Amino acid sequence: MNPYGGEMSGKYYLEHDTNLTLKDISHRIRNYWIENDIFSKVNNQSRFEKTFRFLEGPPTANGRPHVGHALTRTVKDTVLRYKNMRGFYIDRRNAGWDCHGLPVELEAEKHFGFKTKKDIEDFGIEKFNDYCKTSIFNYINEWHEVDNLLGFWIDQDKAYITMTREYMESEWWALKTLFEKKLLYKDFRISPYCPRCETSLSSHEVAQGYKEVKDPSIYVKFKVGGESNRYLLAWTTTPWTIPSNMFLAVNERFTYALIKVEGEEYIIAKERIKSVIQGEYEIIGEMSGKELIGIKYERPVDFLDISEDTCYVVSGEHVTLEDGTGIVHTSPAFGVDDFQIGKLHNIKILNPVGLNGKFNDKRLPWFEKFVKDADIDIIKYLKEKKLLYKSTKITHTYPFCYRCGTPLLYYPVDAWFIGVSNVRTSLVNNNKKINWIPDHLKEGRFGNFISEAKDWNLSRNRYWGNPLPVWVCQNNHQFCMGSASELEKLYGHPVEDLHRPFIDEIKFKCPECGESCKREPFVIDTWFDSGSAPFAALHYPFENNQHIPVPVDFITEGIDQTRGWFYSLHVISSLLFKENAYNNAFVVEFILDSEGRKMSKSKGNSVFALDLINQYGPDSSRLFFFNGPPWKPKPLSPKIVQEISTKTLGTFVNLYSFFASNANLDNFQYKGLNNVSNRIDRWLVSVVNSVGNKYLECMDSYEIHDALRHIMTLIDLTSNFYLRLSRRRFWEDDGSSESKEGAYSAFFYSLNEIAKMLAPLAPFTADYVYMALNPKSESVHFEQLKPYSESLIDKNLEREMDRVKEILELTRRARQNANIKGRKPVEEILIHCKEDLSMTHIEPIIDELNAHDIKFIEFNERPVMLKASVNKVVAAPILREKITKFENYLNEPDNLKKVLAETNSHFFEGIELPLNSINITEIVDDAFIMERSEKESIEIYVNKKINRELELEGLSREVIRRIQVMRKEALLEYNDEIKVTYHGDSDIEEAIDKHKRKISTDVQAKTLARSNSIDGRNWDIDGRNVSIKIEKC
RNA sequence: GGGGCUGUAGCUUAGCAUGGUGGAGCACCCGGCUGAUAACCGGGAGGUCACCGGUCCGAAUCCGGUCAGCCCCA
Repeated sequence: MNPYGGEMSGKYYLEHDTNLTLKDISHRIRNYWIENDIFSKVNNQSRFEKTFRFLEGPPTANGRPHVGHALTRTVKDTVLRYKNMRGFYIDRRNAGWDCHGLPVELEAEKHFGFKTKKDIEDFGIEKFNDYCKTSIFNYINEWHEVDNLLGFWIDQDKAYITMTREYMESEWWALKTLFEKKLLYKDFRISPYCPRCETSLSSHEVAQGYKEVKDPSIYVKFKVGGESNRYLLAWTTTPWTIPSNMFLAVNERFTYALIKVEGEEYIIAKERIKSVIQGEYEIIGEMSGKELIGIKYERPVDFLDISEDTCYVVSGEHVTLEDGTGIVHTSPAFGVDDFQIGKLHNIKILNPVGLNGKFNDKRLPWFEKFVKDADIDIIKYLKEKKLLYKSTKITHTYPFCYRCGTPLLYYPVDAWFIGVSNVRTSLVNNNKKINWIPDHLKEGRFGNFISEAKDWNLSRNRYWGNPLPVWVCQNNHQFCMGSASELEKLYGHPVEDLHRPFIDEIKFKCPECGESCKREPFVIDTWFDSGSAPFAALHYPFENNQHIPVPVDFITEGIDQTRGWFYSLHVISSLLFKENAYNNAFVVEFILDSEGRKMSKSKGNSVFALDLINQYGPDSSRLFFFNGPPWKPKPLSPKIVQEISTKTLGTFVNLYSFFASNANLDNFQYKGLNNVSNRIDRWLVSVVNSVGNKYLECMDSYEIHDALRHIMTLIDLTSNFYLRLSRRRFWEDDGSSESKEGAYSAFFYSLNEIAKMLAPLAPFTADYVYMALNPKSESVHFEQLKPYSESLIDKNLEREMDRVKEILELTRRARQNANIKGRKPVEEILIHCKEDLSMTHIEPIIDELNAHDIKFIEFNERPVMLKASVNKVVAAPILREKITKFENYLNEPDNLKKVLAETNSHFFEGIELPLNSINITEIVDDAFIMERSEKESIEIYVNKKINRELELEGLSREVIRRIQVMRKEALLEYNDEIKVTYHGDSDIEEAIDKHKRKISTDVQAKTLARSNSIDGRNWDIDGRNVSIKIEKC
């Protein structure tokens, strides 16, 4: 017995308190769930035979959850609840928290006011990491609260945490596996590097930080050796690299020109002259790129010593004609191509920039200046030395550190890489097994990305992360630890904490040469942490190693994770297990602010998850996310949240409320679909089943928003068609009738199924109604969603009801055009319909039509007159003076009939006339007003003559309605009896008199008496006055 | 420079794979109904289906191009 069945109050169905808001309902249901441990009971039902494997993408709880998090959590929860209802046990339904990484360190730096790595080291790595460790859970309570309020059923007690020893150890296992396959290796390379965080970044981190910026664009003159007036013209956007220039690169295939400009001679690619040179110039020579190679030149900035074999023109395939001069300034320390050239020519690289991004050579005038800030000084310096041809600005995109916003430098560093580029084919093949939602990501964004995957720079020169478990001796013997015990064995002591700085202390004798082995001083990219979740969360392979932990069935995250988590999962799983990490990837877009702008901290337009849920309640928020596909960006609009909530949840609860109050009065209790023989009841059952199957289809293919639309359709049809036409049947007096039971059970059935379909999407409201409908049920979330029964679907009946609906609508329209209220009965309505319809079919709408007589008529029975008029343009030239006579002829009904029967041509006094010489029109009989539906081929004719009898009947219904309003205002119960006294104009008194019995029954009046006392309420009914008084008996 | 997505009424959207007179809801105006009542029904107004071109008897839908917005890559 649940607390929402009505028996507590002595009634079988809970009487819904209309003052209760949706938010109140969610509070009550939530408490009930928690008190009765419903979540764990639901997910551990013995009936489950199948398993659905989930994996939670771990957030870092050092910030507040915002609406985007609410969105993904809603998607997760909806899918998992649905799978439960479809008979699946959900495996790995536990939370996860991402702990390490630069973002956490940055928060910590901010907290302590640190600016550099030196600050951290002076402070102490241990203390610093301690702070990181606690700060990552700063907002954990708010995350828990959001999950709890939103109804996200996930096991928080068994959350995986990426900084635990077990988790980190599993990653070590993975790294060792890769190391042994030579897929983890060390290299000295130019890497994107953040001089503020003093660490290099991986390509997918760099990808997140491109910004459009204005940078200097300068053309520098490099004096050709031994010439006084001849220069090689090179272009660069990084003036700060000029002091470390070592070569100039040209493309051998291009043609270069020697030109004379204002008395000086420049060498430049011929094709680039027009774009670069302003004003007059003269071409005085031409040469190929090949001929330039080897030409010595003088450095424009020469404060620094440089190895001998430099400062000449070299060949470079990377040189293009798209911009610049076709001659590329080359500084091997600061560019990938430049570095290659340096390597090729085997020189010692000149690098005057420290790891903090500042010049570190005292001989430079810009010593200790941040390189980007030195740009302007260097330009000035070149200008003074007259070595600058031109200086402008260029707008282009440049990578910045995605966390701290500092411009990245391309910088030569030692780094450890994962050889992703070697396994592209396997990445592509495994991607084929993934169902992407939406599907364009498969071949589009994600597919493109993996097909050109670069090696993954795994190492970070930072503190708070899983340390790279590689030890190296001075003879470069490398050892990668695959477990903590492996390390302990070599070390000879237990290792308590795998984090820095403790691990840095550990040294051991090289097993190969006996020298001391030291750990490589890196921590690993935190994306490797989260990407390892499929196995590391299980402490695989140390535990849970009966089968490989991939693929999981379902993950979902935001679009920004395409290059993040979706990618790292895919890469790691492909490398380690040769499998895809996940079978279904559901990718959602961002929630925008109400004006459609991206939410961001800096704009201050972010909405936090709590704000949304507290304002609208969980179910309304959840439905909002499925208003349209979640993979389209959505502005967060209060109006839309409200709209979808009232239309769906409001109407649904309202339907229940109506059901319960009437069912209780009639002592109805649902015992299966009994006596459902009435057309409209059968129709409702049929619609529930047809829509139900569409719903299942959509949910199965993750088209959750379409599933929601189907639910809304069902709610709308139940409310605005079924109930509107059926409610009188629930009020009829003979509560025992079979028809009434049929109505109740069909109605119950619809509500019950809607509750089930709604359960994954709006779990609180659905459970409230479901438990109220089924006092013995513990929760809707135990229920099963099975394919709906074809035998209960009657497509013909559904189509027929469409036409019946059309008839009703046409009648209403006709009444309006004739200015006859719906409450006023009409004499007759004639219906002409091409389809086979009869009185039995329109049974459900007969009351609503409100006519004394309703007839179906054939085509030729329609109350229309055909009128023919002469089309004079055609007929006059043929008939000439007989035209008037012909017109008169047509006015005779008998003649007209004859003429209309002619199918090929017309004849008049022996003259043949083409068919189009007569225009035929239909004129509706004056007594009727006609409406026609083209779609259903229906015409209806409403007799608009109102006689006194109809008039009085109409008035009596007006009186009934007035009395009902008064009953309601007096807060009377449905079955309270009343005494009515009235006094009014003679028409009204006559109407009441004549329809006394009907009025008394409808308003539950024991007496209905005329009285001259005027202390009643005065009403104006179409200009007539009446005063009515009611008293409770 | 390359790629992806989106563009339908003031707003939220359906229709588009398979071409056949663009449907809803909200908001607005008029009328009606109502013992479900912050709901509902009928009507009205509101659309060069982003633009241009092509295929076709016929294009919101298919093809090509353009523009705008968002995102990604380099």
